[in-house]
Amino acid sequence: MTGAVPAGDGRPRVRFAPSPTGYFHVGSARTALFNWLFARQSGGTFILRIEDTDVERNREEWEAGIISAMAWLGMAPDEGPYRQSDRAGRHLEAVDRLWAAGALYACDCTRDDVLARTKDNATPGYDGHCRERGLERSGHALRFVVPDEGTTVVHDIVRGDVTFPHSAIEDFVVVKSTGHPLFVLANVVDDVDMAITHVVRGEDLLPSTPKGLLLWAALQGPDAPVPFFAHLPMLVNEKRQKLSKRRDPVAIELYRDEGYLPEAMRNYLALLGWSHPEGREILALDELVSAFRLEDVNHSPAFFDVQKLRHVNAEYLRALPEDEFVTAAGPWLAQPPAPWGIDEFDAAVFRRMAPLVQERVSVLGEVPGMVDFMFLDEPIVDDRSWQDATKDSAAAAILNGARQAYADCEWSASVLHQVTMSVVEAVGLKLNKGQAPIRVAVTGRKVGPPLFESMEVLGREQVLRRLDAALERLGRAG
RNA sequence: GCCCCCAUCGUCUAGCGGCCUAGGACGCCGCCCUUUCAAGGCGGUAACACGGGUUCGAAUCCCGUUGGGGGUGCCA
Repeated sequence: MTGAVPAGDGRPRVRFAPSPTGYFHVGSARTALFNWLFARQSGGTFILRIEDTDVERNREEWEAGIISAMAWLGMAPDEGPYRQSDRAGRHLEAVDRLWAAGALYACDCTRDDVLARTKDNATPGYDGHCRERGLERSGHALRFVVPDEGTTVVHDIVRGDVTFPHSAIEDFVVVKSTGHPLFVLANVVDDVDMAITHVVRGEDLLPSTPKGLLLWAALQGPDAPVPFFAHLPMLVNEKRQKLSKRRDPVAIELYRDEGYLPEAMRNYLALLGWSHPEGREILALDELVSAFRLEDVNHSPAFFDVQKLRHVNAEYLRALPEDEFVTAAGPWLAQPPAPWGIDEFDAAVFRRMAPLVQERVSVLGEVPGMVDFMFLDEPIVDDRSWQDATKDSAAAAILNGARQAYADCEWSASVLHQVTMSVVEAVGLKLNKGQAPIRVAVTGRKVGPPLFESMEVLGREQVLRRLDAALERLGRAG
């Protein structure tokens, strides 16, 4: 990293510049995070700039979504949000200057015109047809005059120098025929005005970077300092294609609603394209901030692996103090999504079960399914579990034995454990297998929190009723 | 088509010329622990795309090939 003299006080200024055209994307979140991490570790400024110049596609709700998702992830901007649409005046001033300097020309070619003329050309793209036609500015698209010869080099922190031959860059459109400036121009003007020192963004923007640099030079002079660039590898799906808002589950909101913790999401995102020098993966925020290096970012695309995200989330969930776990689970215990009635839920009961649940869930959305039998009058009996647990001919004997033994034994997990052991051994089974009918009778499922602890919390009366119900069901079936 | 980027286990990655019979993590598979499931412990599975160079020595450097991806809008 040489030659860069950050503007102003020498502190880096970075920006995250999303366009509000959909849900907040995990790829955008990763880009925002790397910008944010870099700003935090360098004492820099993290700016949010909403690039809403495409009036057709952007919507205000998406903008609000970006801001709330960033807040959820703990990456509130130091400056902004600025709106690109508020800066139209500055963009137009830039157009005036470029026009006056002869850097632009008007063009009235349609896409089809251009295609028809250039379909046999070796180098595709616009052919410069209108360069010398002297069309008037108003009412026409404005194109930038790209030199025919030479190259533009992008100095990239993660990729090194990338050279683009001018011959491969067409005279690109900078202003629509409606007079509205396009992204490539607005983006550069804003970066100049906001004194951005480091442009950290997705690799998909790398091919348009030389255009930005050409504009930068035309606007600021050929020797003006330009920002550093850092183009981050794409996030891809299982088919190794750039994540798509249409096809792939990429909305941060989606993960939030499934019960991923923002800390876990942030931690996982940081691991996509970057890794800790010691190979550690579960990293606290301050560790992330101090260890992160833009120059250590990978070159190759990374698959967004929900399996691994789940694992990271489970680690964070288990590491939570019990109180915080209970608090975090709160939204998932309300109705909806929980299946029980509002007056059936007992916070004190959940609190007793919480430690047992905490080490068994990977996302908070799994919490209701772990404890629903505690709050429902009748457990939701899973058919598959029922079949498996009752196919052994000893099932009836076990349920009967348990029914009798539980009727008057001391009601504690340890005694229930002992008593159940005796019942099961009486029919010649080990506890691990013999407890299955009881578990399904009481909880409705084969898997769940530890049985005896659950029964202790549930209470004798409920457990006996459920055993009776199971016995009856068994009788009907047999 | 043209331009650009990329290439280590299925996945995320370590590796930046000798410490590599390639390390870690997720997943998967065993075993242990065990009241189911988890958690935990132990073990296992599995990769340097290919071909040329350079070098005493290459996963690491160079070239090519192949493969993948991105861009190529009066979208951002």
